[in-house]
Amino acid sequence: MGRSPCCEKAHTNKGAWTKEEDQRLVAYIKAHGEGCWRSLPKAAGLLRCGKSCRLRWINYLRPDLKRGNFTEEEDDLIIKLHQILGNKWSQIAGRLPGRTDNEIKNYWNTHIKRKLLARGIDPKTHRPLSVTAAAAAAPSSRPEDQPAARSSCSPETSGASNSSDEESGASVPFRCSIDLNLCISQPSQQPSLPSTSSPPARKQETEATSSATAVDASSRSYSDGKKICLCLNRLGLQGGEGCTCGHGGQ
DNA sequence: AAGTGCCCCAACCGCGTCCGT
DNA sequence: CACGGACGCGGTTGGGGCACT
Repeated sequence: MGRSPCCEKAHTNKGAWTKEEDQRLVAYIKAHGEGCWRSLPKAAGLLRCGKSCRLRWINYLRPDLKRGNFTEEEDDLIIKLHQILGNKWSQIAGRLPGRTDNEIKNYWNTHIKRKLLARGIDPKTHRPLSVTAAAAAAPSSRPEDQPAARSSCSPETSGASNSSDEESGASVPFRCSIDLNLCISQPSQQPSLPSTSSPPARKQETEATSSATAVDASSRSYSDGKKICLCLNRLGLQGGEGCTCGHGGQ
């Protein structure tokens, strides 16, 4: 099917956002909540396309964003998650409170890749470079054939049993047996995103939810004993569906 | 101090998926 | 069931800032 442009490009600004544009966007979302990105720019008086507004909000303006350097804990978690999920940055971000998919993607490409290479690990397959190089010489060793890259441990296939690799053969060193019951320490700010204003949940939630459930990462324990339901606050779930943290939604 | 190259990150682009009609 | 609109994702790019010469 044909794809119409997301907006009328002739009358939209591009490039870096100004302070005023930021203020307008924040004010509008605070007043009306997220949702209907297509009509938001007009309603908010912005000469931007909806996509651009959404990106700006998600990656930069959202109040629950944790700015600053990644911690070692976060590094490790990202590596582990990437090993399982591959380049599913949004799903990885869903398990890192206060981090965005774009931020994690950038961080991966600029820091972690290099870090893994320095350790002699192939960032694509998470296997030792020597093994990867040998495999590359062999036929049918494309990256997408590698378990980590093809997400064989995706929620649908891995379920709670992580048994997909058992089926696919024991010759693969990679296993989906990583303990993902990992926590990141409390961010400096509690997420204050007005989740009530979140748009209706769509496909990612179901995917992310099942995996979140599978890895028991649907909620995070913080030092004060409170639990933040990532399903709701980070993934936009409706009414706690698929959420095991017991919040039961709004 | 000026020039050059590199790094990093914000933003854009194109496409896939989902949902309503 | 098919179609079209809207959303969200992942890959890529461009430019500002920094380090080095």
